[in-house]
Amino acid sequence: MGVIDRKEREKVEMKRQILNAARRLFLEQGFEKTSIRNIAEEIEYSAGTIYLYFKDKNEILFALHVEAFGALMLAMQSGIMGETDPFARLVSLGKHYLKYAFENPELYDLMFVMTAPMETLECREEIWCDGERAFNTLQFVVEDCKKAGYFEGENTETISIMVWSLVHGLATLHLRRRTMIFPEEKRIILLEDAYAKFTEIIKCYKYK
Amino acid sequence: MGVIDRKEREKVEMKRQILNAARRLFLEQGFEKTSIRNIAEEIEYSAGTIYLYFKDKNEILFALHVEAFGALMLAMQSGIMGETDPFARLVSLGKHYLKYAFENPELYDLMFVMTAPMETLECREEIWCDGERAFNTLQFVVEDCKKAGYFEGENTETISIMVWSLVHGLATLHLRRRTMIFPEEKRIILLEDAYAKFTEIIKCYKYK
DNA sequence: TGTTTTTCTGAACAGTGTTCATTTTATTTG
DNA sequence: CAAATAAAATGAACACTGTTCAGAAAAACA
Repeated sequence: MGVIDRKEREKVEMKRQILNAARRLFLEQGFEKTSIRNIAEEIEYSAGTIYLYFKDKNEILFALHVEAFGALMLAMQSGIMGETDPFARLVSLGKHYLKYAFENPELYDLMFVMTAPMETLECREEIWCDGERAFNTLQFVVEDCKKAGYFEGENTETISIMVWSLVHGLATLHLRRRTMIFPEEKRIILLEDAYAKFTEIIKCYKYK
Repeated sequence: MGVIDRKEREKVEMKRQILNAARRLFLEQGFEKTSIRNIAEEIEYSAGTIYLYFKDKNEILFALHVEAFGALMLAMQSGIMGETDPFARLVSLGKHYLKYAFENPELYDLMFVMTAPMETLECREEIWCDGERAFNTLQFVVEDCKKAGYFEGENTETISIMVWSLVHGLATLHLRRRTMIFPEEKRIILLEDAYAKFTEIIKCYKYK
């Protein structure tokens, strides 16, 4: 019976269409201002139909969040591959992470700030494996730094959380408009300076 | 005419009542799940009445955000006053900031993550002076550290942004549930360890 | 007291996420 | 091919949301 196979393909195709419309609208007008009815209208179906393919709105957001992690992982990989020295890799990793955050503010928000995707995970009683994978990438790079003599005797997890928190802090202060205490044209520069100084400081720490 | 004086007092009193009810409900059931009608019901007025005292919902959130900054400033002051050594002051300042964030998650969110208060500022074309004051407090402490030989030759603003971003990153990763990749009972400890390691690292930097 | 001003209400508007009986479309069976 | 069954899509309805505003109620003034 090729029919159920085709039906399966059609189901997947429809999900794709919904997600594409959702992504388009979200990036155009933000998450707040995009409703299920908007998405339905975009693909020329009724609002109720969406619920035949996604349990609720959070599940759509979750699917987009997974998608966005794919792009971030690529950005991080290219950050690592661009350098050979372990510490230079760590610096580059953070730079690419920040670049992704600033170039994709809505998606970064979805991945690391909004609670919607986490709520989907919690009610499914699942693990946030996308976040885990990204964090493990960081941990591997920190581990390599240790092998090269940096962070001697330090706990990899602790150092990794420290680095993650710093770049996440820089990103979210800006994305959630808290850098408005600085002149507009200097904001990004100040954040980049802070990151540069941070990496410089933790690099020197190897000499205790 | 004592009447307009009394009317003025009554207006202020009513605003207080609205804010008290709003704060109570927000802390009880979160910002998302608290509506204008809920607040009105709590103080036994109709929903329309709220709009005679506040322009919109954002303005209520903004008022609470200002209030919350009062408490944070007190916490930060007590962090500074508890120590005499400049660097110990910086460490203690960050600790008290984190303590405030973890003990008042909803309020911290309102102050540093939610966009609502910033939207009020933007449409009033005002400056975020609460944020500025808090940041200046940090800058003063960093400046004192410099006078004591730490961060030699470094830019005060850059160092301050770095410190702020780190503690803000630690706070928000946790408050927005991104620490769920770690075992529940270890989360706070991991964050505190990361902060402790960070302060240790930046302390040693004075020896270049 | 009657008139004016202020305060408050409650209905209405346009929107939200979500559900579900009903209709439309597609597939399988006789 | 026609009838019976199964799947998919609809659109009205529900219970909300923030916000506005004409009209009713209360307070102040003359």
